[in-house]
Order: sequence, then C-alpha cells, then structure tokens
Amino acid sequence: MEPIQDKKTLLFESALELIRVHGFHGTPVSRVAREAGVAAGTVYTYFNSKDEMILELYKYVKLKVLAEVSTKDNPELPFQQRFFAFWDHLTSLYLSKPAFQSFMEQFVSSPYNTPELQQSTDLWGAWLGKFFEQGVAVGALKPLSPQILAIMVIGSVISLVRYLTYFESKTQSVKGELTQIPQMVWDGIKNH
Amino acid sequence: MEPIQDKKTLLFESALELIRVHGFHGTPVSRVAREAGVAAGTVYTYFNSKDEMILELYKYVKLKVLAEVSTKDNPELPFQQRFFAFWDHLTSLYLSKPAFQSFMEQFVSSPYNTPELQQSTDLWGAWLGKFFEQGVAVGALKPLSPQILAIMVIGSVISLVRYLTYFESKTQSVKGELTQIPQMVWDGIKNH
DNA sequence: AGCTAGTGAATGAACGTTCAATCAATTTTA
DNA sequence: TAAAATTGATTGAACGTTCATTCACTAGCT
Repeated sequence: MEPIQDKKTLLFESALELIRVHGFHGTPVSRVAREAGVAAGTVYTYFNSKDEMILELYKYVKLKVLAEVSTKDNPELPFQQRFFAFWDHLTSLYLSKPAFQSFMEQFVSSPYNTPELQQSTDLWGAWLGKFFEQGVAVGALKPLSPQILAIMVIGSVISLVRYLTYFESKTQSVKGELTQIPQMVWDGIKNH
Repeated sequence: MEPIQDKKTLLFESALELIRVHGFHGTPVSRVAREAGVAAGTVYTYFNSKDEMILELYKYVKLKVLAEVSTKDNPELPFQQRFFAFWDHLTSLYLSKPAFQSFMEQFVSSPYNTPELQQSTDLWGAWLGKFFEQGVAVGALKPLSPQILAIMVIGSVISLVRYLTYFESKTQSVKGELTQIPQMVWDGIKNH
C-alpha cells in the first residue's frame, strides 16, 4: 500500500525536523501530526506509541544513511581512495541533512539506545564492519578490529559535523584546515 | 554558606544519576528532589526552573572535568607524554563516572546546547585550546588550529567510552586493542 | 521573636492516547 | 448503471495522567 508508506514517511520527516529543533520531549505527537498534515489520532494508525515511532525513525534514518554511503562506494578502487570518498559522502550527507545528524546523535545518547538495540541486526553496522575489514585485509589499515576502526572514524565525522553546525559563522578562519581532518584520521589508521 | 553548596551538590548528583538512566524528560524534578532527600519545593530555592538546573549542572560537570584533567597535567613533561596522560585521565574519569559522560553527551546533542552557550566563557574549552596550542608551539603537533585538534581527540574519547559502556560484555575480545586507540589518535595529530 | 530554609499538598498546563463519529473509496446488489 | 452497503482510514474533542511550579505553612536557628 502506497498511501501507508507515504504518510509514514511524512510523519518521519516531520518528526525529524521537529526533533532537530526541539528535542524529543519538546516535540509533542500532536505537533508531529500537524506538520505532517494529519490529525493527532492518525499517528496511532501507523505507530503504537510515540516511543515506537521514534524507534522506527531511528531505523529509517540508519537505512537512509546506509543506502547513501554504500551505493557511492566503489570496492574496485584502492582502499585509501575509498576511505576518503567514504568520509566525504558521510560528512556531506550529514551536513546536507542536519536533522539526520542531530536526530542520530540525540538518539544514541538517549535512553532509547540500549545495548540490545545496538546488537540487534544492524545493516549499517554490518556494512561498516565489512568496509574496515576489507581495509585491513588488503593491508591498507592497521590490523585492528573493524569495530575499533569504526569508532575512530565515525567519532571524528560526528564531532566535525557538530562543530561545523555550531560554529557556522566563525568557521571561515579554520575552513581551510577542515580538509586536513580526514587526512589526520587516515594517518592514524593506515598501516605504518 | 556551606549548606547551600551541600544541598546544591546533592541535587546535582541526584540529577546526574537519574538523567543517566532516564534521560532529561524521564527525570521529574520531584524525583530529583526525593533522591537528594529534600522536598520538591526546595529545588526552587536553588534554581529558578528545571531548565536552569540543567544548565547549571552542565557547568558543574565541565568544571569537575577541568579540575580533574588540569591538575593531573604536568606541563614540564614532553608533549607526547602529556598527551597520553591526558587521554588516560579523561578516559578513566568518564569510565569511573558514567553519569558524567552520559549527561554531557545528552546535553551537547540536545537543544539545551546552543552556539551562544558554547561561546560563553568556557574554562574547559579554554584549557583545551591552550593545551593543544602548546603542542603545536613545541612542534609536537601538526600546525592546525587547537579547535580542530580538540575535535579529533575529544571525539575519539567520547566514542570510545560510549563503545565500552554499551558493549561491556563482548569487549573482552578487543580489550587488548583499546590501548592502541590513543596511539592511533596520536599518529594522526603528531607532526610528521 | 524574627528570619531563613524547607516542606509537600495544591494547581494548572501540557501531553500521550483513546474512541465515537465522519468521510471517501470500493464492492455489492438490484 | 445507479443506489446501497461495507470498509477502513482519518478526524479531533475528550480523558486521564504526569509534571513543573507555587505557596501557605512549619521547623529550626539566633
């Protein structure tokens, strides 16, 4: 059924933007519904509760990120090139969709995020794991667990994007240096 | 007046722990008061509102972190040594006080955190700036802005600690590699 | 006695959720 | 083919709960 998916997506997008600006507790279900152009009660034909909506929203965003980053990856290229492309795509995705970045960050640091949730099947995590595994396999990366490598890299992307978002104005001075960040990360994880 | 400071601190610690477990919206003022052993109304003799309490809590934690890390720093030592010590102290502080880490993370990714707040006088940010500035000045670090360097480093610490917190169990396998993380970060930021 | 700090029941607003009523579209019937 | 019946999504007012905040009162100190 298309109408169902359409309206669900509308609710997701509405919730994403509201949560970016007002946070979880600052966005009433009624408001999410209004911005999506539906009545409050309608939300409950698509989700059983506000919490369930937020959990599904999390999966929705992770899938979007995965789709974006994975389709742009070309496993034929030398790993170093793949790494810098990966960095660029993830950074510009987050910069172009600030609500993605903001929601994901709020979510993972909130009580919604539990160890169980993290360990449940997670295509994005799996993709990341494989990506860094390959880097190790071809000898481009230090022989560490893919998880550890992912920590390093994703952590830096997140921090960078937050920095850019918060200091948009005074960023001019350091903007030139920003291209050096992926280089620094690469220097840290590359073999030798 | 000591009693004032004492009770304020009690409220802070109570709020920290509750927020770690239940998040901002999951911790009613009344609960914070109860766990601190005071009545709900008392909170309002120390803070004008819940929001103000949380903002002050943020400053409280930042000062604590600053105190811990700065007193343990020895500017006489070679910078590389200072860096690894800094990393250790910050990591183990966060690991020993999970509520610090959890609260800070929730706070910075929430709407409480505004650009204005970040730019207001911030001793912890200032200390970090000076720390990395010195690293650059003595030629130990790449000649980048201290802010950029701080992003890299703090981002990695945060990610690492979150990882350790969430995957406490299955961590055994990779625990040996964890000591390599500061080394990787160092390899990324050091000069040459 | 006067003063301050603390109390906790009361208040009112906001919120998540429910549900009887409505509406549009589709299917059945004649 | 046209009217009637059925279906299920949609609505939004209403409900009950929770929560931040207030305030009349008390306890304890000087």
